[in-house]
Amino acid sequence: MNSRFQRILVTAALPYANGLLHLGHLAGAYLPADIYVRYHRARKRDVLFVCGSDEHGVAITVTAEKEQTTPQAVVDRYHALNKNAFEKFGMSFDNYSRTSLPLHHQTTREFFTAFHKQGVLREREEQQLYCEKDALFLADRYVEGTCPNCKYDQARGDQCENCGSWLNQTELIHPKCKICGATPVVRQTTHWYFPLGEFQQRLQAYIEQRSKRDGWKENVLRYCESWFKEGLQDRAVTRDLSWGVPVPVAGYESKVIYVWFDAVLGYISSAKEWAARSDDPDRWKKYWLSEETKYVAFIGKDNVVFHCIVFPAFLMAWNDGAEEQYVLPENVPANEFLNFESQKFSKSRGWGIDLQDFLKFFPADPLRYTLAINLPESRDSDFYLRDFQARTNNELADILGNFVNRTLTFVEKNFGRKVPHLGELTEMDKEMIARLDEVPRKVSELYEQYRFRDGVIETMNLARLANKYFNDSEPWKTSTSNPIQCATSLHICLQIVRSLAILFEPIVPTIAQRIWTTLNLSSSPHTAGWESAADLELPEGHSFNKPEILVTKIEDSHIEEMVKSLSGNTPPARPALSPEIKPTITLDDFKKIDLRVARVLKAERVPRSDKLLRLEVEIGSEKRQVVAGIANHYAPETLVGSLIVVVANLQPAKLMGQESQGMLLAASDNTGRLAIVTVASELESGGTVK
RNA sequence: CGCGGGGUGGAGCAAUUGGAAGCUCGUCGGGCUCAUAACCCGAAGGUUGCAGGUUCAAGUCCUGCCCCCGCUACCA
Repeated sequence: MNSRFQRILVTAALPYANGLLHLGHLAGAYLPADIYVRYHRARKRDVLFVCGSDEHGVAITVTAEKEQTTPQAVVDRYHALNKNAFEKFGMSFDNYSRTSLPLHHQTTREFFTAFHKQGVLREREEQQLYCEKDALFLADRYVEGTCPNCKYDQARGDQCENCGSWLNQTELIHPKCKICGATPVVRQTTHWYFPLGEFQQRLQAYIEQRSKRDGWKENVLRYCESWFKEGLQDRAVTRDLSWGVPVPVAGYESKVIYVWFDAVLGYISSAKEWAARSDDPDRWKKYWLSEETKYVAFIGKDNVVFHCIVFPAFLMAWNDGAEEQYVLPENVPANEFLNFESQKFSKSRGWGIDLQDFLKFFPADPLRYTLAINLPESRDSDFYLRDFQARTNNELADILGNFVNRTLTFVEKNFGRKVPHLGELTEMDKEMIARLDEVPRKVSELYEQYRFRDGVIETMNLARLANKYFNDSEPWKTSTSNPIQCATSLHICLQIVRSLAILFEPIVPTIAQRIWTTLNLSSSPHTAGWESAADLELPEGHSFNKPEILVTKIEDSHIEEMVKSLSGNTPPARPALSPEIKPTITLDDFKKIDLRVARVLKAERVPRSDKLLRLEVEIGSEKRQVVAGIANHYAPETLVGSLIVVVANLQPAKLMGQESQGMLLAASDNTGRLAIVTVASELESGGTVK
């Protein structure tokens, strides 16, 4: 660590208390943060590690509405579940707070009021849709209606998914409240804005400087650049909601501060709460209000804009107008996303595994190890259950666990559970000791650069090397032929076991502690200090406890059991074809649909569209234009001349500005394949289908 | 041409500023037997998506093309 800093402040993104944590969250932010913190604690550095639940926002009120309960009840539940899951996972937060606490409301009001007084915030009047039934102003994603451009009837308040155009929610034709389906009304409202645009230059300079100083990750810089390139826009900091921090300005009592404003301030509140518990309630200031603090914010990629741009801008704005100077993030090592079995985690599709479910079946450490070695540090990565099993069995159990076990049991049998004498060193011994000396430093360097995956690999490589050393030393032979050399080899192996406990502690703390305890050493590996992993500190004659199996292997059946219990989670790519048939209709119903055979005369792609083809078809004597979303499956030229089936009496629709007079029939399955419906032999176009 | 990411041995991934294509798993063969049938050694397997270009030298830089993914809902 750079000598400019006296202490380290680490935050991990506040998880939203509207759902359960899953493995992707851990890989994105929490595990790297925890490894980083545990490593620094072992280095005896002054570290404060805070987090907490993000408990405001409209999504939570919607959940409460659905469940016929209060927002507070929703966040109480998820806060407790997530906090508990974090503990089981081994997260070593100094404090895990929550943003619904009065303390946090106070912090948020303090910032808002300061900005307001300084004249930083701007007031703006705007028109917004209001649902009278729900008594709620509708955020963009809670309203849908017909797109004024393409007439697509499920356009959202901010953008039409069909034609891609950006909308103002008041432009929607026939808007509907997505919560209750009622038609909202337009109401005038006033909001405060934070002028992010005015901070752009300073933010760019800030990022450049810190990046130079601490080596920001490339992916993070890329995200920032694209935001800067577009130009930063002012952002509303208030909302018309009842759930959140009330706006502390006269006349605004019915509004709350927008959740993204208060969420990042939760880090400060969490530190305050931590300090308030001690005899020095001001000691949070030592971390937050000092240039001697190295502040590192761990997040996932979707949060880059808030932590690299919005939050620093807030702190700058505060620092401009106050004596107290907050420290800005020195680095924001955001990870990409982790997929589960090559598909994106998705709550709505029920894809992925919640942390708490996972921990019902397997202990935290194998999960920590597998995630650590698969961290999406430079791009999206995958978590595969068979990989989890293989990593646990072949690496944690076989390489690390078995090395510890073979060493301890060998010493137990030959030297009575006491550290044997270190005699004269062979070349091989010297080489091993030299390598041991290098590893802690090497891993340090990687961790300091936020390269956790490489650090973990390097750590496991020490165990690999130790196995080789054991093999090459052949103590089972020297135990009779050269007992002194045998003792020396095992002395060194025991020292390595001790070192492994220290080096593995950030990654698999429970396993590390078990090694430590078995070695009959006091306290914990980190109290010995990271650097001491390079040394031979186990005293000769020191007696240790009876060795036990360190890592239990995972059987196939165990994995299957978990998969079975998650039966609701079928992969979206290969769900069973739904046997659900729509309600019965009469023949008359069917006869309303005029299906006709048509011949394709001309086919071409619709400009600027990925999926659409424009077809000119002949239906008997009539010519029509039909637009079909099959461009991903058919090249236009292969369709010309072929016979297709169209719905001839469908109300015309406009797609990407092209009118479609009818609908082409095509069949698809759940693997994403698609085939157009055609007729089995040559017919005249215009023929009816029945 | 909407924006961005990515295509590297069977699988998952590495490869600072261009400088001998590596790692883990799997496969095959061998060694060892202290240990959780574990550990160690060796081998096979790649024209780094395709086609050009720059260079003494290209996985890496440039141009064109092909394919996959995210940018849309809860969601790191």
